[in-house]
Amino acid sequence: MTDKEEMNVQDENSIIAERRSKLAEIRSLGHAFPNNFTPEDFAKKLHALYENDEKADLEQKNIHVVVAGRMMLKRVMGKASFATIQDKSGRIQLYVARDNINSDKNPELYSQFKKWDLGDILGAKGKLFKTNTGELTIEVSEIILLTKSLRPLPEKFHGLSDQEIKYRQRYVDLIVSEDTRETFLKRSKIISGIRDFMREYEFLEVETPMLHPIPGGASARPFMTHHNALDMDMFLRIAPELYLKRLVVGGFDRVFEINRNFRNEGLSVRHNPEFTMMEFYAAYTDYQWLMDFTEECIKKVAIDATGDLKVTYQAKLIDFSKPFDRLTLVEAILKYSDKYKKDELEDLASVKSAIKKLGGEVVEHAGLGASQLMLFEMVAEEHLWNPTYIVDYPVEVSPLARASSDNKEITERFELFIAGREIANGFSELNDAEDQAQRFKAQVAAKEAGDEEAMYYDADFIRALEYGMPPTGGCGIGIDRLVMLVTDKPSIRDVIFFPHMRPE
RNA sequence: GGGGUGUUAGCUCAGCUGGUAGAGCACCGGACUUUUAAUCCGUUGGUCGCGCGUUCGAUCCGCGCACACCCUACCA
Repeated sequence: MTDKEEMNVQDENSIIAERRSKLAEIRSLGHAFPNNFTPEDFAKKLHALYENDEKADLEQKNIHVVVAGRMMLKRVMGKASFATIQDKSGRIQLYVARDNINSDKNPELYSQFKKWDLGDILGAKGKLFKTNTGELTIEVSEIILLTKSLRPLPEKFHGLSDQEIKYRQRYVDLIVSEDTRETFLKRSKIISGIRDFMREYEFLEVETPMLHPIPGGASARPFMTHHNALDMDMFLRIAPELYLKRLVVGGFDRVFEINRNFRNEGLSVRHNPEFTMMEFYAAYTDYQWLMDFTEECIKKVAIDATGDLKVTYQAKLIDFSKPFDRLTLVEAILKYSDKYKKDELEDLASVKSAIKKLGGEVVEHAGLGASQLMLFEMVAEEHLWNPTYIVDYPVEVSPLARASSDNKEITERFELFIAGREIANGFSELNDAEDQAQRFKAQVAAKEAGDEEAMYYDADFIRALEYGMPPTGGCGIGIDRLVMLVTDKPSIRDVIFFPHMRPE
């Protein structure tokens, strides 16, 4: 017996045993899993069309419908019953009376129906009517059990509250939680909205490799795998950046990709080992253009998901309606902490001592920029609640970004923060092949010095740049985190169907 | 990786400063042809996450382990 079979056996209980024996009886009567029933009507639409009709009017209209769905509620009252079924769109009530469904062909149908369980999937045909209390209901004339459910559903009123089961058995969560269904419908709507938006701006949707011979495009630890036929190690991609830029070299001026990245790092409410990112590149633009564009895109997402630019996240308001703030690292530090003077923040030794005072670990070889960044993360980042762009990232932590024309120590780079977390990262791309080669060499040196997240030297990417990449702006947006914000979810696991979990 | 909290019936939850457990829903049997988490009557269901220890006795105390959630670290 395999582990899985063993798990199933341990899982068995009297309720499942009871249902298995019901299924056995159904099998003995003929086809237990018929597949020749097709619904023509759906709960939500029926409610929309007929909810407001008076009882008598509805009766006169004589509307016959065909529905199918999972039985969520059942009230048997002797020779007649009410049942509520749930289809993809919502719920609708059935009125099932013995004398309406039993026939010469099957005089036992109603007594069979009485044995059907919550969770069973059934199909029904009948006429719409209003009950005495005014609920739109189908007076069933034909009913059929399409799929026997062997496992009992969670409690019909409280639903599923065990987070672990919600994540591990998302199918159950989706059956019983309207809120979960709503969240994932919104996620889907957001992503197709983003696609529409990108197409409007003439971006081409592309797909680049998920298996990389050299991991690149971000500072992160990769997952490793092996290609047998080629007998070579490969890496699940940590970012699509270097491939997308190759496409810009090739002449596709505007490209975007919405797909998974994989990073072999810790899990948290904001981190899943595989997460969805949109990266996009636009030739002949720079980081200023990207900030305007990204802002517009994110405002559209807020509208698509909530219908509003003022969004409540974890009981606090996020205001997308105003132009997003733009601050340099130093400005952000000064804004959120009154402990420092501007001059101090321009001095390496005093920035490092400020970090030490806050209990941070000072990195020996870190320059002014990297140290400012560290201080920023310690005192300012979590306070960036409303959308805020932070600009002027140091060259030493931005190996793929174009250096500022005015100051060689900083890059034309921004990160967007909302609700204290990083949502997007973009920059004017470094298109000087010789500079890029130097930066890769510096990364390789850092890797040899023990920085596991430093980048590899990608010779083919340098070769591509040597053919010439036009001046280009590029940006990545963390889709899962964005979805969290506009669906008001505290954990990334709430917006990923099957979040990574330890095996049971 | 470090810290905190949790794990009791299929589900939602009580309970016990140590004497081997209860409710509601679901299930099973019965009554009921307009119910609304239907109602009413009667049942069934648990090695109280796993292991070790302390104890006459552990669901409860201690230690370890597993898994989850939160915080923290790395990062998006």
